[in-house]
Amino acid sequence: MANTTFSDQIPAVHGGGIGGGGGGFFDVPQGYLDMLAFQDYGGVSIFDLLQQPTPPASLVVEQHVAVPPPVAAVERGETVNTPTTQNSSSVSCSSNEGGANNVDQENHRRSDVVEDDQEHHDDGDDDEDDQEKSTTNKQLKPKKKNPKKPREPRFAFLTKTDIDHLDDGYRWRKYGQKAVKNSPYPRSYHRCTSVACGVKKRVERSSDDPSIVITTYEGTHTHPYPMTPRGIGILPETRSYGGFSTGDHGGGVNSVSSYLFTQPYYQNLQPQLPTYFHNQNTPSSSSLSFNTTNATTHLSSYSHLQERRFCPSPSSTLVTDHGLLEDLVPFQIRKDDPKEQN
DNA sequence: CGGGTTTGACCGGCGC
DNA sequence: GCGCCGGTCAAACCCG
Repeated sequence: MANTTFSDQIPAVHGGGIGGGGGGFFDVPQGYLDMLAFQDYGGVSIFDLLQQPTPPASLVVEQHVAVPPPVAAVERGETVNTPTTQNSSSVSCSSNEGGANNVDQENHRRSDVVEDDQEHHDDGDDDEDDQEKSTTNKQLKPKKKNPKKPREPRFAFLTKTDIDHLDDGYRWRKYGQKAVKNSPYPRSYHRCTSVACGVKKRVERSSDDPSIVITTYEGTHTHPYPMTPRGIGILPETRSYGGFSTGDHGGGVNSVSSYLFTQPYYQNLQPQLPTYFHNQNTPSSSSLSFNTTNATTHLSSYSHLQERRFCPSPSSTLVTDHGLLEDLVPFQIRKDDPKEQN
């Protein structure tokens, strides 16, 4: 139905739900965890969308699904309006807008990862760039190896929380912060601290609804799990993404906010949460799943998510996802999914 | 001392 | 061409 209008005008964004009081994008009840997963290939980003007073016509809620309340909120004892029908939230994503493009991006990322790695360990390794840097005294930055970088797939998650930095189990190093135009809240830039892992993360608050934190991931982790002993230590045996490790320095106990992918907590909180699964309308579509009905989470990490869910082969996606869908998604919801209808 | 944050400057893309 | 703006760098600083 209307769900199919996504890819036409806003190729990168699918669904989403900002409940936010009065005039959020979608009719997500206030107080719920609102999450949006999307992918941005350089088109419209969620940040762009958030600037708009009203949602684009093509940006529609595809599904309202049950998503557990932010762990952080629960931990803080916040009142999360958990209706009998579970939290209503929108979670969806698109994976590929074009296979070729994706290949490009992947190729680019490969080199980019190396570049990042070198950057992190330069001051001696990257002779060329280093010399150039030192001689020019920062007047000339290292040449970009790829003049035109295609953007890495991005996945953004909107979370209603007071905590600025939601911990996801990975260790991040903040490398920058910028004021965002038309927003009183700054945007912080983070990199995965793992060697050779070029995954980036941006964190900012929605200017429309300050209670919403927008976390945008870019890239794919090159390591399977959080590398930090802290993270490992608290990782549940399921491949849950996160836990309560404090990836960020300063996050500390306050960032008990593994709002995402903390499957065990979800299970504890809402053991019967339905799972949302959505196939996008592109051939190589992908899905974002919240499987709380068994010990396996498909969001063990977004890197896994990307590898296993967001970037599968078209056929495998359909097959696999459908299978999971059958297990996890209420029939009514699936019925509404255009993908399933096609 | 190592690792992370802060923050001002720089760079490049893009729109006008 | 110019200016704006997002993204990044890197020195200084902070903290355990």
